[in-house]
Amino acid sequence: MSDPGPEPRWLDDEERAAWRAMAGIVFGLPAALDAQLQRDAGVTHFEYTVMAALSETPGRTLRMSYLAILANGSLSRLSHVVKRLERQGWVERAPDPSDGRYTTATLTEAGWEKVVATAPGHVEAVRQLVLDPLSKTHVRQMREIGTRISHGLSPEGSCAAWPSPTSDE
Amino acid sequence: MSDPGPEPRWLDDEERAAWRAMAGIVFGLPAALDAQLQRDAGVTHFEYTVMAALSETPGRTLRMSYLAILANGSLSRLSHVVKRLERQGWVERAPDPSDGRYTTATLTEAGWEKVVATAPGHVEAVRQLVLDPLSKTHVRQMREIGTRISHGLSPEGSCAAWPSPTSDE
DNA sequence: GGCTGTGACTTGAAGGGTCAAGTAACAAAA
DNA sequence: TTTTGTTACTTGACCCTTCAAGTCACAGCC
Repeated sequence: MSDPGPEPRWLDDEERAAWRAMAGIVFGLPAALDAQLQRDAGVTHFEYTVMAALSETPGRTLRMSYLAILANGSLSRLSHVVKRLERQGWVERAPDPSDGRYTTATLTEAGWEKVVATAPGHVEAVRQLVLDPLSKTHVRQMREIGTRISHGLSPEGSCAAWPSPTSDE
Repeated sequence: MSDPGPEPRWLDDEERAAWRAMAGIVFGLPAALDAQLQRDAGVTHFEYTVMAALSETPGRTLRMSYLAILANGSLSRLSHVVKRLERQGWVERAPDPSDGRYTTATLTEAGWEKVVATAPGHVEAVRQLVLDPLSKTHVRQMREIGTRISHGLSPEGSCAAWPSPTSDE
């Protein structure tokens, strides 16, 4: 296909074992979390993330473009998803009064209730799948490791997103 | 939607920060790895995993059902994917002589060359995205953390399987 | 005011994944 | 030997995501 190039830096035993373990998470966890949300709430993880982001915003309203960043998805994907959420009556769209190019998405009362009803199960799943198997020390280490790797994935850090008191570092 | 239930065990600051960091990986890394393989080799990560698994087997042949476990996917998914790989001339299927219910998948010479040409770039991507940002200590910790979480995901461990540079070790 | 360029979405088609049936091969009972 | 059941795989329909246009709103220049 292409040239052989310089001798690749193969992984040693320790590295391969570590990557294999991480890969188990990376390719298995999304499916597990989606499964719980689908089963208990009939919602995808991305849909939940979108609604959760709105629910944590004062006024429960955000511009589509910013919401896309928060939810870590493309604008196109968000557009399709919000259309579905709108059909369910959980979200409403409206042009931004201050600039008609923007569209704002607002969580409806029904949407708020959906989030409130869904959140506990989701948090419980995160706890059982991710946190419970780890000691406090592990949790600290995971945070450090996760932060380092995430930084490399999206230079500005996918951290900008994520609603929460970012008290870190 | 449902009953309030017992008070959920919400995440504290440390836990939320750790989960947020991990989520960055879990929802970002697959896309990044797929992107590299798609761009440089026109192949999905799952397709690569399937071919890599075959390439590491003596005889480059495996039964579909075992291959599905190795590649961490459903039999249905594997069936669709192998059909595509067969169309490309990288894999061939044949009924197992010893039991007609089984189907065996065999990596062709062209498939072998595809793996050999693709592996270095993939390993390099894993290195850059996952290993390089970490110290040796972090790598050890990641292995431990990954192992613990993976165990909870699929009891028997998704460990059995794994792609890695064809030739070495 | 009309033109042009850019930004912010929206849309439709194409491709991959999952789920639910369906098929085919074997094994064991009748 | 036929029937029944199980295992292993395949297929088709539907859903979701991506990609490549297309649309609409505004801002700046003439």
